[in-house]
Amino acid sequence: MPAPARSLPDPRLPLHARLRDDLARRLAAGEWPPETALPSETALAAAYGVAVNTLRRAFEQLAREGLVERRQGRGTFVRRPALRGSMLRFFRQAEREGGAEIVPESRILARAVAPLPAWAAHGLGLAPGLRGLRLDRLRRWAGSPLLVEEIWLRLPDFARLAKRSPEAFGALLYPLYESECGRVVARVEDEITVGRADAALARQLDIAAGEPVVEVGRVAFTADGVAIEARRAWGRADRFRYRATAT
Amino acid sequence: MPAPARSLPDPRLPLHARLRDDLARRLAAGEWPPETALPSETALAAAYGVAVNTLRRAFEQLAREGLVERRQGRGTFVRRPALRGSMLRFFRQAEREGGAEIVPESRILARAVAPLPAWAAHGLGLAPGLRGLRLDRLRRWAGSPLLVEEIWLRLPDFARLAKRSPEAFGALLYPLYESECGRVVARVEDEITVGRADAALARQLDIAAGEPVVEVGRVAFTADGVAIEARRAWGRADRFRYRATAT
DNA sequence: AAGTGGTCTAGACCACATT
DNA sequence: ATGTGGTCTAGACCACTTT
Repeated sequence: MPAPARSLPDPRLPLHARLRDDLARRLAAGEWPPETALPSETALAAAYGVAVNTLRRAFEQLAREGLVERRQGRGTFVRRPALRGSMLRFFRQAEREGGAEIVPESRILARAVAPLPAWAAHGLGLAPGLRGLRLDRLRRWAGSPLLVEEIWLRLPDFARLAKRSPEAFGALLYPLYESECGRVVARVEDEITVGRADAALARQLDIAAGEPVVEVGRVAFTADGVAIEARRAWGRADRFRYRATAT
Repeated sequence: MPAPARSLPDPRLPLHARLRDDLARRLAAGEWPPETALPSETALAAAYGVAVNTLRRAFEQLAREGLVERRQGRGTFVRRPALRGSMLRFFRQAEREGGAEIVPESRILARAVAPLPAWAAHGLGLAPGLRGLRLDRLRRWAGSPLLVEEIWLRLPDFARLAKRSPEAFGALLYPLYESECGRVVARVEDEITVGRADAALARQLDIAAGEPVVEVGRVAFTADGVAIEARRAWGRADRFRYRATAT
């Protein structure tokens, strides 16, 4: 077997796993734009100097992970890793209407660089007392408040967001993380509990104090497992709905 | 290739898919007890008259689905399809303590054969007005009420449960479905919402009327996609906690 | 030493999509 | 007609486990 055309990590791993890792790296580096076809199996296998079936195993793994999509007779295509982890999936109003995804309006209420609270430091895996970027956000739906969020971001990764005009944040944060700071959220972990609104939260959500609210605690990770965002979100409990399937 | 040793379904499917289906059928039929090793790759491949690699694809699929577990150097073992869909996964008190799973005590409060309510008929995919078996159940944890459940089962599948002594139901229903009625729950779909306790529910849960409660609506399916159970469960909202991961 | 699953190769043929 | 991915085969060698 001729020497591989590219350096591959950890030679103890099976060849197909190393191929998968290297292809994932090249995909993450943007070597092939989304929705375009990768080189064919035979071409890539020849470039790496491996058997076609070995490269196929790597492709199959990437397809299972959702990074690429295989289409018989056409090619293997890059998939944009559409995260199905929107905070809105927990609330009825945020669902499709007539097929299109509806995104509520967002407003940044406050922004500050400040010491991380204990829960955020813990979520980010940082020492308490280190500084982070705090965003307070209100999301509305058809004019009425839907979600209040307190978001803490790792610094200095997100330093550019500390300077950007709060009006120019747009409705969605994760695309902004990617375009402004080069950080792509690949996985989120959410923990849902039910509580009651105190006076301040009730005022923001336009409900009576003491009404039940759903709290979602979140930590968001990049593909290499680094926690970049810790978040707490509160929404009206009567708007909450979540569907779970277990096997 | 010699004729397969066993009849395989739908010849249009790829061979490895037909092998997977046939092996899944034999597993479901209990041909090999759980925790025992299946015949080796080479033996099974020879019995089916296919190449080892083709049989491997079927095994890999079954392993991904959790029906079998492959152990290098030892064999391929039957896994009991441990459903990770307990209603208790939504409530904190139901978690492990010192490593062991703790199951709350259960009591059947009422049982009746009666016309299905609309929501249960819809969940079971049956015409409203057909009769089902209703179970009302209370689950307690450390002496205090945790969950109230209204369960509707398809008839005549579960007719034997209409005669069994309510004291002899035990703490878990799904194993009973299997042992008494031959129905194995393979998948559940849950929908979680938040409401408030009316007087009757509050009394059963030992909380004040108007306190927030979490309602879980469930439909349970067998491996072949037949809905056999529709359920509504109510628990104290302050005991609710659910962790979700999205990618 | 023998048996198991895991990896890798090489090649034939098929199904699908585009030119 | 050509190129793509999908299936299937046959066999070599490796790593792990048990005897």
